[in-house]
Amino acid sequence: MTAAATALLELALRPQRRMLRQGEAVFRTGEPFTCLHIIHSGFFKLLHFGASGRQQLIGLHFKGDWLGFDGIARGDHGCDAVAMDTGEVWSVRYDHLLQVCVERPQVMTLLHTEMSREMAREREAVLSVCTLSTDARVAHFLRRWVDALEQRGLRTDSITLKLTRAEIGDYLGMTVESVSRALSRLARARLIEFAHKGRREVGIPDPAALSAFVHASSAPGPTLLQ
Amino acid sequence: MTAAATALLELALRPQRRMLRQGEAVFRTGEPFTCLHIIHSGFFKLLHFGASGRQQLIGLHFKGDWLGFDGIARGDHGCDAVAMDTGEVWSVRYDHLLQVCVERPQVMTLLHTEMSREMAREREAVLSVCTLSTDARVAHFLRRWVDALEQRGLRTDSITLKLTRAEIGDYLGMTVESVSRALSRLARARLIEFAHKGRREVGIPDPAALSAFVHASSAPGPTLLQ
DNA sequence: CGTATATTTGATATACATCAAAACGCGTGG
DNA sequence: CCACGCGTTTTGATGTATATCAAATATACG
Repeated sequence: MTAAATALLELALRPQRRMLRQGEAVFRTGEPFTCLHIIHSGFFKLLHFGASGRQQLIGLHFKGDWLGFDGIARGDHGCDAVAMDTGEVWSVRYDHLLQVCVERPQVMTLLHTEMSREMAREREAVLSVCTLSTDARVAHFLRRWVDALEQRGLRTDSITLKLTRAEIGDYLGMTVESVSRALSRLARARLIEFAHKGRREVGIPDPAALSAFVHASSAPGPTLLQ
Repeated sequence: MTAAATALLELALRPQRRMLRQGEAVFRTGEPFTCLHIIHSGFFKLLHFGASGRQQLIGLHFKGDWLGFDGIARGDHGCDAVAMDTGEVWSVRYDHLLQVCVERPQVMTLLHTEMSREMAREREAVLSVCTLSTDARVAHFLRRWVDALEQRGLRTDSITLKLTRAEIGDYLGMTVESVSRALSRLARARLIEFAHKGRREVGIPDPAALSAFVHASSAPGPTLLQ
């Protein structure tokens, strides 16, 4: 979302601001849907709880993203939205939002645009899972993370994964070990670098090279990393 | 969508009706976005064209579904929407739709609900691809097809797949051979039956059993089919 | 009827999961 | 500060589901 869009929202909607700390939820599975939420700062994850009790990471969201669209049709939420660090969301009652949409069509088109964008992102994610190898999936994941930071004007030379390998794994449909191995291979290929302290910090010396690798992997050809 | 919703749309939007025959496109990748389309009858598929030229099936849509949401944010279409048999779509210029939304908030909420529903479906598809075995994915695919027919009041005892095995395969992220084998195994387990003529007709003697199989597969446990 | 295309089935290869264990980091309490 | 325990990450050995390769059969279509 642009700065102008943000200003419009603040002015037109008078959203309720809410700070959340690491682990706190914006909403939880099964809660009745009343509000949409716009991320003002921080990182948020979406968790789905399967019949088998297994929890699974199904989405990552950053500043500017909206949360809660899934509730509109169902009337309640189909997943948890949890803060990955300290962050702030702006919450708007959906019934109020509808009123404002009528008064200010700009707000309506903004809402549609955000929903549409979200759908496109989701689609890209499906394609990635369906078509890419584990290495390429992890590379793609990192590339998208860098993109997200870039778009928001944050540093991208070194990024801090706010997820465990296990979470990355079930987001990408693979095991902890496969994630770890993929990262090791990417590091060996100099596509990423582990910072000196801890292996949760990942340096991306050349984002373009990472993109190139993802693309090369989607085309048929020889295996590239070992 | 309910019948009431359909009537509302027809009355409020005066959509342009358009018949399409097998293979004709509602819109194509790259075309500028101007309209949203509501399927009045027939079956439609969404095709994505990758960098490698490879085309991939990324969505299936039926009566009542809307087409074209992806264009709102981008300004053009990111995929082709193609008729799988003879069908009719009702097309509405997006700019006109916005006007009507302001005049009749009911239409606006209807639009939001459809977008939200579409997002939920997409999410379910991702989870399916990420977590299920090939057999279960195919079973799940069939089950969803039956659901779609059921919701629209059509016969579900025997369904006609309007897709080649190859298309089913790349929709589900697997190869032709795996689809074929999965279908054979499901048939051997009596979860499906091939009709006497041609193997494009599939009988579903017991939809509930199919669902049960999908659920059983998502839980950890012994392999079930051979 | 004959050719092209779709489907099935079999044999083999391989990417990834699973199982197992070691190394590392991190907080807690002595 | 160090020792201990616990969770995370890495790495290795092995198993298996699915892709790949190849060929036979079935179906559609001119």
